[in-house]
Amino acid sequence: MSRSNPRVLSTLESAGGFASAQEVYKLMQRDGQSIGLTTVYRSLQSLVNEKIVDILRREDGEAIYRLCGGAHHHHIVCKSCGDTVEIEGGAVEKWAKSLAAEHGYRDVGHSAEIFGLCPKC
Amino acid sequence: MSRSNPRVLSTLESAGGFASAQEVYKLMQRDGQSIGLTTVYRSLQSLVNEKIVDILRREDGEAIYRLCGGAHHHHIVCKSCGDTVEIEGGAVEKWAKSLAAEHGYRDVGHSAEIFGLCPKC
DNA sequence: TATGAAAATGATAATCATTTTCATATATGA
DNA sequence: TCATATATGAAAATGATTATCATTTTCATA
Repeated sequence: MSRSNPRVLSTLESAGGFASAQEVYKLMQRDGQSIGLTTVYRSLQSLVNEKIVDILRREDGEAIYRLCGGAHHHHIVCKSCGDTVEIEGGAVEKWAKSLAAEHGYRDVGHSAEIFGLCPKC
Repeated sequence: MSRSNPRVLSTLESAGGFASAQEVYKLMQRDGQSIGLTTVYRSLQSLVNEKIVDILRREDGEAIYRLCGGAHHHHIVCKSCGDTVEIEGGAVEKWAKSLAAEHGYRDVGHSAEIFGLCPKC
């Protein structure tokens, strides 16, 4: 298998822990770092496998990779400018857990994102 | 603008109210109906604008169109066999709405899915 | 130090959903 | 009938993602 390129992770971090593969690639280029697009994709995929980042989808279907640092949390993402607010998900955690139990599901995870237009847009 | 081709809607219906544009297109072809892929996309988009169907994403990013008859709902998906349970999301709706308002976001939507292992797996 | 296997890299091409373009057909209405 | 708007769809364009494959790097060991 392939291990993830550490510069990809640190770029994702400096991007606020929230970016698409294409964005990470462009950021690294702009930064003078030499890297191939392929490697960016592969590294991000590895990070997903290692559960260091998770993957979700923008409205247009583009994959965005999110650094899932310490506590589990969620986001409100602006559809227009991409601005992101981290939020706590206490209510959602309980919701997911209880519903999963009710239907006999084990080993449960969940995703929950809110999309909208931020105050500036 | 363009109005939606009624055969597209009825195909989506007969597909169980849940299909991608490509699938609708193939279904219509198989059915002997002559239609262009462009028209399928356009019609589905119109139906989305008219809020007769809504759009969500498969894991691979492909758009799937859902005939939104009754209420907005969510899913519990089995990581192993893909089995899906439809669930109500009352708690999540409130959560999303109140948090979005708190941060000044407008025109808000959300996604929320639960993943786990179903009783059989 | 030399060697070679395994992993990593990245340019390029392939894939696939979706959108755009543009020319044609069809309906509508004066 | 003529004129104008709308619908249609083939074909090309776009853009993200993945597959190929030759090359380079890493690293343990002879």
